[in-house]
Amino acid sequence: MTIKRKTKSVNTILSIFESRNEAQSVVDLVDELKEDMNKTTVYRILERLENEGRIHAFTGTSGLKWYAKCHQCSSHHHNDTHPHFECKDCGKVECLEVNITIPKIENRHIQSANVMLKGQCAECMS
Amino acid sequence: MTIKRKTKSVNTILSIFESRNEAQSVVDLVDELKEDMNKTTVYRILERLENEGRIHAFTGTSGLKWYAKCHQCSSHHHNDTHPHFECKDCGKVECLEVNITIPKIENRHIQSANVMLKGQCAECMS
DNA sequence: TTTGATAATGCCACAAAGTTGCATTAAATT
DNA sequence: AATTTAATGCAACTTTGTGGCATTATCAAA
Repeated sequence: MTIKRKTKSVNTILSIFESRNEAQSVVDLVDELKEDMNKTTVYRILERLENEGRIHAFTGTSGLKWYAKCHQCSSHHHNDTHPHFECKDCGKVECLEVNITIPKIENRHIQSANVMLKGQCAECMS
Repeated sequence: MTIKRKTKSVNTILSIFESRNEAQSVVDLVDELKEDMNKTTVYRILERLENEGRIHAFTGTSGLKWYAKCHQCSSHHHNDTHPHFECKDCGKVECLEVNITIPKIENRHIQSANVMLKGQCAECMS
């Protein structure tokens, strides 16, 4: 369930998340790595990295699965309450280091929140 | 793109949204209506009802497509900023008539927000 | 350094969600 | 009743994601 052996494929994927700040969609990763490793391998490595708390997963606006590097996460505590931002022009998706305050809702016990924000990033505004 | 003819299938789907307050996942609708109409028809009717502003779509936590009746929406203005709530025990999904205040983010222009809350509903808490 | 246990991968087949093209059916209009 | 064309059914397909099983490669122990 976690990573026990540092294989070439694991290192390749890890270095992608080290070298980029943006979130990565699984679909794009599979396509980018199709010369290097099998689609199934990509899915499985991402799953194990998530279990270790190295990256975290979320669902994009169109229902696709995305992963991003955890900055404040460990295997014990996943800080998945921060919002994610998608630029509608360039398609870039990022984690926002902002606290969203979830309002108390009558008659319901809220345990987690998934916040996807959509708009324009700095580069696409100018 | 919009509904021009009130067919039996359209009326069936409309009456489902009239008679229930919960959101409906497309997968469940297709299954529930499989004796009455084709899967493709379900998808197309939902799309047209959304274009008319009768219902609105959103993506659930697991990436599936959901629809719910619009209470404050029209074809001109879709009030899709309200959060959606999913009960982790009974699976029910509902619109929350609550205003989420999206914080101003430096260097980004936020245009819309997709908020999925997960927890326990009143019935499952007791 | 070689050997052995098993984690990790590749491959293939499959599943589930959603889409497209086209022939047919059935609303609504005349 | 005839005509127009929106809507549906059907089948084939695409995309995203999963599972089984044989093979490969990592790491530890001899």
